[in-house]
Amino acid sequence: MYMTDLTLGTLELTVLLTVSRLATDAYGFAIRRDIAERTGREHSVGALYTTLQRLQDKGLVTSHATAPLPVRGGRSRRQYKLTATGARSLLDAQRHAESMWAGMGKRVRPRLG
Amino acid sequence: MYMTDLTLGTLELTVLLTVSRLATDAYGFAIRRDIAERTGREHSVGALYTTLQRLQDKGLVTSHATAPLPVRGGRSRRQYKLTATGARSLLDAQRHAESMWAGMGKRVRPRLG
DNA sequence: CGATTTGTTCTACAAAGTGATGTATATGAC
DNA sequence: GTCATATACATCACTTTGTAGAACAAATCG
Repeated sequence: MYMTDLTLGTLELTVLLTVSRLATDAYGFAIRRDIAERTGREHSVGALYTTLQRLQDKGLVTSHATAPLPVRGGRSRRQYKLTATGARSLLDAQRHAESMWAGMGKRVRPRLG
Repeated sequence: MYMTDLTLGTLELTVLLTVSRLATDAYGFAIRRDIAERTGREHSVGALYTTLQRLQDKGLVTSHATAPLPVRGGRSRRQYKLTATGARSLLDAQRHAESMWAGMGKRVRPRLG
């Protein structure tokens, strides 16, 4: 029986999803760029790395340094990878979101009167 | 042009959605019960009311006291209502969620290897 | 070499989430 | 009436998350 009662924060979820999506390209700058392109929300560099560190502390991702690339500014990157626990966490979040948004279609509007 | 750059927290979004869903039945205890039934997540009473107060401070909901009901323990309730700003906030959150979950189907799993 | 580009780390503070405790007000039993 | 029980809200202290800014590191280019 799993004890993953770990509720993700808004940014935590966003970052974790992006790590999952980017797969082998999941490193700080790329994650930040992807979120901005996808959602239009720009997060500060510090916000991103702090969140990544916390996800790692919780065991939802692991990371390792990559070899530098032979391009301008191509220094070593810290590449992140989803763990099994992280994946479970995402499934949990997915179920939660589906439960909450179910039937909300375009009813997302204020009551009149 | 709207300036609603207001990002909702996880619980804030959950509560705001529930207020929208319950419409005229949106008061503290009912909201808490609905969330628990829908998602299985039990939030403390304090968590709920604190969040509702914050949503009101932000102008996403309004509230008013209802008349007591002639049933056991039927004291006055504080009934919440989504504002136009709150509805915009939900639409924003909806777009965000769709962007982030798009294409994630059952790919929510750890990279193997 | 110094300028530029890409990338990560550190630090301090603000906002959101939580549980515990206390308070208020209704009916029902007696 | 008053005591028990049920429903409901408010406040507080504390933890966890979110955030910006600046410093630091390492690569190529001229």
